[in-house]
Amino acid sequence: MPNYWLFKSEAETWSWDQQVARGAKGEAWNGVRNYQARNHMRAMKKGDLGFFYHSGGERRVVGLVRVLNEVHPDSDDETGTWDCVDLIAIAPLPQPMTLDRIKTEPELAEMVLVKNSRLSVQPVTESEWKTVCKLGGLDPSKLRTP
DNA sequence: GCCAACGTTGGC
DNA sequence: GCCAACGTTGGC
Repeated sequence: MPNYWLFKSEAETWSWDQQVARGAKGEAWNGVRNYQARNHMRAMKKGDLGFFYHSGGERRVVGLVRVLNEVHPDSDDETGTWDCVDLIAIAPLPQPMTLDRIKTEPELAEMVLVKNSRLSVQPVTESEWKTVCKLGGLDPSKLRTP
């Protein structure tokens, strides 16, 4: 059983399209400089699944990612404080779930995205995962995970 | 562009 | 160890 997460990025900084373009090589989720977010990444296991969320102008979940490599030092950090995981894009959400839509769904009222919008790497519960997938037009049981 | 929420820093 | 000041994030 994977655990579920949500990764936030401004499209101008690192977009879903760029993540997709990395293909099977994946990409390091570097640049996180927040302890809570870092600790969530430390808890991740290979094969865990996550939402890719565009913050800023778009404010919507645009796709699904998988943890390709577990936590390792952030190569951009010389202090040895910050870590990252490597992510691979696995599928777009057919109907991107906007923050507005998420906020209207009672089932999703407790999402960290709603409760603590500033946290850039967040845990997602299994029921939240399934709900967002389904409302986004994707059957979560059809996802193949290695 | 503004501002609320949150996290971090540093003086005491 | 407390808390005021400051910086950053992100929704609006």
